[in-house]
Amino acid sequence: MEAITIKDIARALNLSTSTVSRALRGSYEISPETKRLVMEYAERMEYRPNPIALSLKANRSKVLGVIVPQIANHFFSQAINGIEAIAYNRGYHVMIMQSHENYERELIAVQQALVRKVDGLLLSLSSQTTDIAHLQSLHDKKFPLVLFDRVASALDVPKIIADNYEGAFAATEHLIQAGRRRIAHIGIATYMSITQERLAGYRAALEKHGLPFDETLIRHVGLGQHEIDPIVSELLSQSPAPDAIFTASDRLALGCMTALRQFGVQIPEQVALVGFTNLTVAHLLAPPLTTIEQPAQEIGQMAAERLILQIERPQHKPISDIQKLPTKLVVRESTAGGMK
Amino acid sequence: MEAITIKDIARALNLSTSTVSRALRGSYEISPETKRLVMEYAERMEYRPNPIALSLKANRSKVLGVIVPQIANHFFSQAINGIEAIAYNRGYHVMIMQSHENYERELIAVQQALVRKVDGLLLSLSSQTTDIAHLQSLHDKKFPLVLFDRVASALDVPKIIADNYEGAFAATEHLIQAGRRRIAHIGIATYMSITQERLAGYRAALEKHGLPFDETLIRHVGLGQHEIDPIVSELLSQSPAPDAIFTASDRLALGCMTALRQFGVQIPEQVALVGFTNLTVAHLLAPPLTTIEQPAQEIGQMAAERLILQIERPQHKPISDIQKLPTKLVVRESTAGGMK
DNA sequence: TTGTAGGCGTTATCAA
DNA sequence: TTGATAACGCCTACAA
Repeated sequence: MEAITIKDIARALNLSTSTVSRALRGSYEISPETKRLVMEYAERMEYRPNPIALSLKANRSKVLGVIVPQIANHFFSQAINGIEAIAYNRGYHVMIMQSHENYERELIAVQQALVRKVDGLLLSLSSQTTDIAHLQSLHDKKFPLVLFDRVASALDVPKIIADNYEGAFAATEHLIQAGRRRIAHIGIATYMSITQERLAGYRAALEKHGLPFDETLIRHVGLGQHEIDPIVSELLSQSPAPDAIFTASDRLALGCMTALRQFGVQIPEQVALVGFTNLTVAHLLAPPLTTIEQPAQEIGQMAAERLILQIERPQHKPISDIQKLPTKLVVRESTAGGMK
Repeated sequence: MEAITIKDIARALNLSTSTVSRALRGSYEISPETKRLVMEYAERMEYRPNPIALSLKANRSKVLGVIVPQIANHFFSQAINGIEAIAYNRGYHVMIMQSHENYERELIAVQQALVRKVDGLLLSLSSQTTDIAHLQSLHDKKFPLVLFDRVASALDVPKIIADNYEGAFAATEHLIQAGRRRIAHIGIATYMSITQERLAGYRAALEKHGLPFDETLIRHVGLGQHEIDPIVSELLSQSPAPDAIFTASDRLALGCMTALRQFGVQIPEQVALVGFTNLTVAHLLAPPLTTIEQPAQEIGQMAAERLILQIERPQHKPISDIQKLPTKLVVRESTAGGMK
């Protein structure tokens, strides 16, 4: 509403708009006297440059686009937190969009981001995204793009991820060292980078310890929450039944926990549980669930830093364009103050 | 990147930009022939109007600003979800900003939203916000503004909230009907609307059932997570000790649960727990915790609808400008499949 | 039915 | 040191 513009200032001080503009930006070719005058008046009138006009002129916006599968997810909301923190003190704003795990909507979001002239894009792939042509073409046009968490290895852009392989390895090894021998693994959509990385870590740990990789112990579920009961039941019906389950997400882990309890299985006496996690609540509840915690916020920060670097120094190309941030194995024994 | 503009189309078809502009918007004063020509070409070249230019021209943006204390919070991320859903199919985009529970940053966010020419603002107050002059002045300028969840009653703008009073009443009554007599209440920052509403509901339920309102059973904590242990310990040291705790948030409830377990108190045999909640995880874990669940997503949806209404029909003023959405009491017995 | 001109707020170029 | 002018992409009187 009736925001004051450069024009207003110029009129009020009997100057031209160009002089005012220059004065405000501290150009050296303006007399100190005029400068002071303009500055003071601008200050007094609470002048704020119109970023929309600036965007139109400069074709950039000081805005970073962020596209995530969903906001209502602890991992992503924390990542966004990290992104925002960095963006904020580097003078950028953040425009957040959701793909809702849907390829079409991811496309639309990318379009919108472009059309709104974001200076760069931070993106975590929707679970339905297999075709990455839309991102490839961005990259071909040298548009600043950074992927995080769910990435596409085929795309030669900076990627920031949790060290899923290492985390899964640690989780599995933890179970093995606790004496478990038949460790089931429940993952999510197979074609996602995180799924594959975690599966690989699981497999490598088995190999290292001379345990067989048994296909029948591997399951994958979609994002629908209650496919989990039948899967757990199925696994339990094997003989010998698994003595541990390593799940690729906290939701799955919690789902397993509920299922196991329903089936009257003791955790961890009969079946031990380890889950990748995004949820800090697990801490509070201290259930007999060991988790691999992902540095969500740090991932967001790194990604934002990397993107801003790319925006501000387009030529600069680091040696490695994939950064893996360490996960943390947090062990919670059932005895540890938690559920009695 | 070389986006195509009206000018390009005009040049290519040997028309003036105004003709192209009119053709694209389907103006009736353009020959069908020309229209078709322009449309087809635009289609083929994937012309997209530049929203920034449009914003500059029209002084509006088809963007709704959303300011929440934090995104990394289940309640708010779900609310945003609801907002986005409505905005999306009404042709609006959403610009999300965080106040980080900080008054100054709330101010900045509001400024930014204005300066970016959002068409309206959805806001949930930061916990540090007591002075609402910045919002009052917006409203005075007839700027479309809707508050949700954490509102300021002094502000005569539409407000969408959970029925905190009713929910707290139900929670307390539930405890009373379960035979509890000394029900403690732990709330958050006293000056927040939600705190007061919940306290009032608690108090009313006590009154209805002829129980005394005992100041010594009331506690308030900030948002720092681990102020909770001493408070619980304090409450327990009373004699007689409380036989139930009603907390104003799920974090507090979970914190209490942990604290109680540490002190070796049986839940709910010795102390029953009820918490207001934002967390769906509670479901999965099925702890002996009864919750008052808030319709976060619906609150977001209603708020967005209300805001769009206000934007598109500025004169329209509904009779009641505060909408309370019902909460849901979800009872989880300790025996119910949960923690053994 | 179509074109010309001006303006939204800002900056860059060129001239004075 | 300052000012006039044009341009970013679009829309809309007003003219033709």
